[in-house]
Amino acid sequence: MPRKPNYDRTALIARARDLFWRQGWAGTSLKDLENELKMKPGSFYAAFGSKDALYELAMDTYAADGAARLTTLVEAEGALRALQDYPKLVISRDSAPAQACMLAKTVLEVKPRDHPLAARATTHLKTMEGLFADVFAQAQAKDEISAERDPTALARRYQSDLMGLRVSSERGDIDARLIADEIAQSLSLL
Amino acid sequence: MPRKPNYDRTALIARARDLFWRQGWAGTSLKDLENELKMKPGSFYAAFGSKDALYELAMDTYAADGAARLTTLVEAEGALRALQDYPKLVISRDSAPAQACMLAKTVLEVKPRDHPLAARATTHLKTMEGLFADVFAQAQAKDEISAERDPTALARRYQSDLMGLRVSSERGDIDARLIADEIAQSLSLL
DNA sequence: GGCTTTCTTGAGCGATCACTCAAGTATATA
DNA sequence: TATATACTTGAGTGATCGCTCAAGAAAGCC
Repeated sequence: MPRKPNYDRTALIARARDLFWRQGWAGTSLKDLENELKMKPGSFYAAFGSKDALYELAMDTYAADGAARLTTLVEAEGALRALQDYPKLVISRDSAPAQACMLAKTVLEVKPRDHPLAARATTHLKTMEGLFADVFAQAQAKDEISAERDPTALARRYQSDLMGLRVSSERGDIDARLIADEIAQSLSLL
Repeated sequence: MPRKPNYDRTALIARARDLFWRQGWAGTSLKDLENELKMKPGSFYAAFGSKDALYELAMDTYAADGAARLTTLVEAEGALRALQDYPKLVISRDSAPAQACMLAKTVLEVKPRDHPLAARATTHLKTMEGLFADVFAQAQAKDEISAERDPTALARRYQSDLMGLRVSSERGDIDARLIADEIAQSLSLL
């Protein structure tokens, strides 16, 4: 009996994600979203409830995509090789709305206000850290990396370096690929 | 003939710097600044011209302080040791308004809008990178680090890792000092 | 004490913020 | 085709944004 919405919800969330990713939370106004999603305020609030609710959806898809990309890479070229290539891959997608990590940007912008979105971003980062640790453990199982090292510690440092790389890449005044190479090279010495 | 202002301009800029550092550019409203600096709008604009102008002053003192802190450390304990201790030092000041670097936060928040403050933040980062390179060169001169490496490349990677460390520290769900240790340890292997 | 010059005050400007809601429109069922 | 049930529209809400400016208060010079 009802009437179906004439939009693709998943596609809208992806568009919103790119906008939020680029411009940040406060930097993206409802007017921006209305323009980007071609929705009037009424439809917007009927569909998503609030700006924050949509941001959360956007961040969730961002995190899921990142994890999927890493997993694919591991399956394609193995654990160590994937860890070495992932940094360069991440800063080389020039179609990306931003070089820096959306989760990191969210934490930095929104944590001082004790906004719930900061906690959710942190959770996603923790999940990703766990994934990195798994891949390090895989590399150790194949003797590509010394078994002496704690995979969790390796993952923590790796994720930290990755975030630094991506912020550096955002600067635009340096060639971040050189840093990505250094990170990859460091992994060979473990 | 005139009347002197009854405030300490330098102290006001420092207070504003801490507020901006913590809350970001968009996250700090004029009402926030009026409360923090105990100034009415009229005085504020007479003294600083605009919110952006004050942000610029705040960022300049932030950058100068950071450079001074590194220089002091190098004089106190030598080049390599200073580079090793600086990361831990930077994330251990719990009186600091934020763990993350104000320059990095500024770039991330404001670059997508092509705001002039982003360019200035980048310039400060470049200056700091140069300072790091000098210290690496000093360490090489004392044979603490292999002379084969390019000090500029070392500085770039070091600064990138530092920014990652400081974002990680901002998360609050991990012990960033462990990452700082790892960074310090990596420098011993150069 | 006058006079000049600057600083301080605070009401209020237009613009924009996230968001609401009543009215209109389209679609699936009966 | 009639009715019920969404979805869409867009004017408009109060709050807050960065900022202005006229009026008043204080301090240095004569």
